[in-house]
Amino acid sequence: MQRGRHSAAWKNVVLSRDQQFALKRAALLREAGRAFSAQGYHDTSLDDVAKTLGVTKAALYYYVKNKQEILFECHMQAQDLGETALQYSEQNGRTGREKILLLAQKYIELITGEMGSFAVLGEFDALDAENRTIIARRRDKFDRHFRRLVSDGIADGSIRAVDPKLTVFFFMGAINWMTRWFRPDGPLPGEEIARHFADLLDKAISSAQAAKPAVRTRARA
Amino acid sequence: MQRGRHSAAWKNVVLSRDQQFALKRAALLREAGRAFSAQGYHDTSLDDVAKTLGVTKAALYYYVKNKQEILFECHMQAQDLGETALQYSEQNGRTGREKILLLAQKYIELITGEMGSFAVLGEFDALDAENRTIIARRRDKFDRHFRRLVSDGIADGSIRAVDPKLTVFFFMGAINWMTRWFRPDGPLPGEEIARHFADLLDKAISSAQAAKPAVRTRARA
DNA sequence: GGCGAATTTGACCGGAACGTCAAAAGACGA
DNA sequence: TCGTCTTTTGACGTTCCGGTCAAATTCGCC
Repeated sequence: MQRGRHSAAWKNVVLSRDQQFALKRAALLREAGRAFSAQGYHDTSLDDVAKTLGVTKAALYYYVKNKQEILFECHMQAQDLGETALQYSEQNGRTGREKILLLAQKYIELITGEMGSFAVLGEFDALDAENRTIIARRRDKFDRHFRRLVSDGIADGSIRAVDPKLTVFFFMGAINWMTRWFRPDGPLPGEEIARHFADLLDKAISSAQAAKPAVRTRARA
Repeated sequence: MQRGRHSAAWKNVVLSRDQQFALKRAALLREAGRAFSAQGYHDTSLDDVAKTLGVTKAALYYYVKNKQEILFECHMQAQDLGETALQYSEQNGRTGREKILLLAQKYIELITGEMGSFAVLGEFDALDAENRTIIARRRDKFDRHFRRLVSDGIADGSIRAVDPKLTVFFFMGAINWMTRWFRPDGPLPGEEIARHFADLLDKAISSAQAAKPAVRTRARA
């Protein structure tokens, strides 16, 4: 950033120092996040993480202020996935119901994918007061958006009369709990789970009475 | 137990020593469990718990072997609630669908009630290896029973064709995640949540096409 | 080969919290 | 009132772990 690097010798096949720094930091975050998800924040010592990375604990502090910052960054990245899914659903769905199903499916695919393996959706309590406020605020925003999708769906007739708040809690719980049992190398691929969960959600909230697409009111008009 | 107490003077209005012991131990478990749920196992020091109870940490060790035992006992009690709900559903439900709905509703009512406020369904990872095995085995048994209810429901026609394993994961996630947001003094009473969640589950898995009770086949016979 | 900056290390500090123990305090019957 | 058993205490030992720092090592470059 502040260091002037004169030119792109070797066509940049060799990474710049800044790039290496970023890469190493990312690896640290990923590995620590994995450990956090697997054993919990407080049960994961930075000595452990360092050993996994083949360095010393002290080296980690060159890339990160403290343990808490690692946890915070992991949370931020996890939330990024949520917002990505939200954008995707807004762009590709029409009715509230469609948007919600796309959101659900996309979100599950993301967190079960390569990037999401270090998403620490649990461990919220381990955040210190300041960081917890930030994460909570952002999560509330996500929740509100999610809830409005439900309200919109009820308004446009694609979703039956349900309580938006409880419905979102219901489904977010089902998703967040996945960190407890989902294993990337397990028997169930993320896509299949995504499909199944989205289907369950669909039937739970859809205003359609049959399993068929919800086209009854307009179909005969 | 081993001490001979001669008679029931004062009609036992004053509790025996054994009773007091049991009562105090229960209070310890309850208060510790509350703290565990609220702030997490590792963030709860026994000094804190002791202070809440108005005693010293050392006193706790008169009632309990160590911190781990407290966590284990809390898990056992939480699982007791699950089995209570399971029995209830088996006795009062006919079809697989009915049983599952009763189970879901009862279970939520129990864990949101007085007794369940110290149910630490999270914090599974904090158990040590030995205890974790015990709890996991018992939980697996519960899961298998739950899954068979789904299978039975599919067999008897009350539930549509869903994957029992994923469906149970789905719903257990929604329930277990409640420990994250449910507060006994919050705006939503446990019964209302129980009703709503059971309704969402019903629509998610029911083979009935309308919202009406699933009595179509026999109604006209 | 050698210089300076970037990176890593090993040793160490301090605090937090579990668990222990001998001694004090309390309860209860004789 | 006294003696014994139960219960509680305060002080302490110990371990673990987050975080620091000066020194050593490595790396890129002239």
